[in-house]
Amino acid sequence: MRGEIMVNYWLMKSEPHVYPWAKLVEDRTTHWDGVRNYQARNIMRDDMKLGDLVLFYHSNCKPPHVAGVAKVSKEGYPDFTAQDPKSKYFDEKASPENPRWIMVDIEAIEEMESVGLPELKQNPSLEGMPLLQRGQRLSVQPVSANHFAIVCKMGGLDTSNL
DNA sequence: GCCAACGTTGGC
DNA sequence: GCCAACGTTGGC
Repeated sequence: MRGEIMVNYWLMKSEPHVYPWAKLVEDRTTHWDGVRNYQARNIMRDDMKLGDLVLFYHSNCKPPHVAGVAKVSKEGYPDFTAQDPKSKYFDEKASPENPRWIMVDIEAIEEMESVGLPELKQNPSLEGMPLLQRGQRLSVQPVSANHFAIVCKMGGLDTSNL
């Protein structure tokens, strides 16, 4: 809880070989470019607010796991890589008038012991967590306050002062 | 590397 | 607006 300020919780996926948690810690903050899915974009554009907390998730590795906690340090703005012909994320339909794709900035705030997907699946109190739903591929997805606290605790992190 | 699940594209 | 083909994600 943080008084009158409403905080929402999210989970963001990154493949470790593309952008690992350790790199975010090193960089301290980064812009979350390359999201090319409308549902994920809409979440970043409409729902993610300054100070919201994020579970940083490593996908496509063994085992997939939550690696740390970040927070939103800048709200949605145009993903400029969409307008850069040299970028692998270039999208010819994106323009300054219609940027089409959106990103946020996030900042590393807490290390934690990594919590593997198998552990998450084994925890009955995480039932219903979007990440654990069959066929869930969204790279930016909501997490309930309760689930967020449970995952942090599994990683040895006390969320009471976040 | 396989493949299920899902999203996008484009012909009609 | 339907839907088949294709591409991507991501766990296994």
